[in-house]
Amino acid sequence: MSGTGDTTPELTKNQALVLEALAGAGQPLGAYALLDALRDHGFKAPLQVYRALDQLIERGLVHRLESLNAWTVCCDNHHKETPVFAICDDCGSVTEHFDQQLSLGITSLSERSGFVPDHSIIEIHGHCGKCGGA
Amino acid sequence: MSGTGDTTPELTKNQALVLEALAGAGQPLGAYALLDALRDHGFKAPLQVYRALDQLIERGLVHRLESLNAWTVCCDNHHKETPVFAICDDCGSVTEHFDQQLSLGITSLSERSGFVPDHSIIEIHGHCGKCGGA
DNA sequence: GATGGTGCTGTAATACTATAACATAAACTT
DNA sequence: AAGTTTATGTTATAGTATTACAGCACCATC
Repeated sequence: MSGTGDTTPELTKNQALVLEALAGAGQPLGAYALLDALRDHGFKAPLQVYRALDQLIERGLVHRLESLNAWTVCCDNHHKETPVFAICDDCGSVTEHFDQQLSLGITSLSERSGFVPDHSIIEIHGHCGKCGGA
Repeated sequence: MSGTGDTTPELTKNQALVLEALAGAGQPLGAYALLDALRDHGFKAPLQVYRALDQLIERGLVHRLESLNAWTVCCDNHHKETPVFAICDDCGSVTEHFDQQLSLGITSLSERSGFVPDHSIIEIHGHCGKCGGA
């Protein structure tokens, strides 16, 4: 197995379960929603979820949506670039984007103000195409 | 009173107290920190704080920092523009900025993806000039 | 093959953050 | 004065996240 310079070990059982549950949901889930979804698989305490999420985030497989207290799978092959989320306040759908103008904006603003950025949060609330401008 | 086309009524007592406490702190405060700070003024329950914060946010006098679960006074005369926060993960200092490139980036990305933005959250975590690149 | 280190897991308890529900009071309208 | 709206007070509860401690598995090395 591996052998191609793969530096990422397998996911642990709990991490795999959480990732799978998130991917299957098709929308962001809160920690306690994940816990409920995984009770059948033996999950009993919030900490099991939080610990798995911590690892998954560290690997870039999962993102946290700060304004929703929820988590979602990374849409793509774990960029290091800053993800941008468009969150529909009507239907709850969330889409992930990567945008060079925004990434450059972060870099530029940081440089100008003598700040060293580590990671950034960009979340746009509004209405998706389906839900219209209402 | 007023008479200059002023559409904003006075702040209520609780709103004024919360705003004053936030302004005096010089850094973002959580709701329960505000509650503690205002016990001398008769505050007894979290709801008193949350209600005041809701109104202050609606007027643009206060912003919520989603990634800190904290609130801070708006640095300037209540822009309608999206505020950008630089948050030092070392010393906890937070600075507020307004950046046209980032604002345009939000607009542009939204248009391209058929999304109608309402309000956006931009929070940059990292290290401030004082705390260095460490 | 025993010893100790590291990391994942389980469990219980607790801390932190935010809202619901209901009652009271003040301010303004008619 | 009666009705409406808005702010307030208070209690209870819901929702989110972490601390603390114990057990177990894996792997290294002696």
